[in-house]
Amino acid sequence: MAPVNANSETSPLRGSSAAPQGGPAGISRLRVAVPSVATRVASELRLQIAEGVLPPGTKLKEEALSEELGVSRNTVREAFAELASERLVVRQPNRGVFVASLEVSDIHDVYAVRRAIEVSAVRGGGSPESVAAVRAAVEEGKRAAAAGDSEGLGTANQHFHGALVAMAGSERLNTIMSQVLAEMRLFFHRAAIDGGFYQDYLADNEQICTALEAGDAELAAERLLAYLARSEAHQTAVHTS
Amino acid sequence: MAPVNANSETSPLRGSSAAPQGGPAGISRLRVAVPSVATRVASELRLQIAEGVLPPGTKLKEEALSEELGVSRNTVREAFAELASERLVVRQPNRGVFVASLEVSDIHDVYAVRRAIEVSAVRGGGSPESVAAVRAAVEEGKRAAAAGDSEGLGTANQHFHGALVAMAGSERLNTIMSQVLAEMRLFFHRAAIDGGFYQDYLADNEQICTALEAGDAELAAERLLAYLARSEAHQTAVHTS
DNA sequence: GATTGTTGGATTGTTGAACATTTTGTTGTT
DNA sequence: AACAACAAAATGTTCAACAATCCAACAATC
Repeated sequence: MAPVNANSETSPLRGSSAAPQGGPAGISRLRVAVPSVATRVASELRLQIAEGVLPPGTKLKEEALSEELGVSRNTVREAFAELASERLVVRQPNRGVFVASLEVSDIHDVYAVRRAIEVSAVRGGGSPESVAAVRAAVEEGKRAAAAGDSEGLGTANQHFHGALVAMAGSERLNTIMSQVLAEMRLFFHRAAIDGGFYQDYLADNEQICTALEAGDAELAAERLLAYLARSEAHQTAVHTS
Repeated sequence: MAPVNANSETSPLRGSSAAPQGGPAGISRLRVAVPSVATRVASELRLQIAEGVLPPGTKLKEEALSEELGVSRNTVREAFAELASERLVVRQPNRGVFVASLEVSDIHDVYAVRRAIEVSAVRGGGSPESVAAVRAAVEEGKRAAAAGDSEGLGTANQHFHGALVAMAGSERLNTIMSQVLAEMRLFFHRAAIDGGFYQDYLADNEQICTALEAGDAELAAERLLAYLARSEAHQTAVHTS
């Protein structure tokens, strides 16, 4: 099912990798924290969930995954714990873990979080560099739109909102935001269908960004709130059909 | 070290517990999800961390804990994963897990989260019942103050701020807040020393609550922001001595 | 015929032991 | 004192087993 690696014998997910980092000549000075096998399994699953390979509601069986990925059942279990803490999968005791499927109520809930942290970050103003990052995300979106890259438009939009939160300079807010964005990818598949959808966003982002560059954080926050309200309404509409 | 259970033979942390839930007479209608052993281990550790039995920086050895609690090493490991996702412990690859110790920068970070979600929740206004819950927390604090219960004063304050966030009616915001509060307990031990510390809080909470009851969410948010600023300054001062 | 046991297989929860890898402390040498 | 080699301890991961739970199919009952 999951096109990870053909042979589970020498799967690159396995821990005991060969070459010690640094190559033949140079010695790696900085400590490169090699992610654990469990972490890599979690990343792999996270990717497949985000890409829709594993659609919401899919049951993830421990044994099947463990042989498919060439890792032990316990390791799969640890990966599940990581994903469960991010709400990407749901654990039903003695039943198994399932790819999270968001209800309509979850949409409102997620937007409540976004309203809280995005608006707060924007209201704070942020450093010139952080605002520049926001601008960069806006331009990224424009380029994608010009190229007709609907996919890239979506990721640019996520970069934009991530950059907004980054303005607060808070590590915790950043991780919360990235988790929320990951959750949103769960039901973006359906929403990404209609074409002119992102077009409006581009204009919104531009306006929010100019307000920030003008130093008017309050105006930017206002526009952001309006955007979020419309976005939530749109998502709700799409998912109540 | 950890006063959990004397004999690891019949430790109540073990999975195969005896009595099926519901007691002799009544039948439990709702599905009572019996927490797994790993979850219970995590709860136990969470408690000991919150109470200061395991002070910040303490190294948690897998094998020691596993025999101490009468569970397997793998189970301890799962509990660690849960606590790590809550930032209560920090995992250093190949080194072990340690009870998180917050730096001064973390204080600012935590307050950034609080500013975001508490203020957002308060600005939303909230239902009459949720405001009533806030009032209840205020009264709880008054009673604790009257009884000279410094401990109870602290928990009442946490209930107050939890109730503020609960006004938003968002499951996700609630869990974020409870995790933040758990983090704060990590460095509240030192701060709880000075006596008149909580006295000011009481007045603040009262004023925020009355503003909410009067329907003036904006005023409440303003007062809350002021409170958070002072609280952060206080905590920072205490932890830079 | 629909509801209520019963049974067996499949899956998860947990354990215990093993081994590889990394870290760390120690020892011995220069 | 600095340094390399080595031994001990702890973690990361695997594996195999068993208990507990769930589920679907089937049998039994009214």
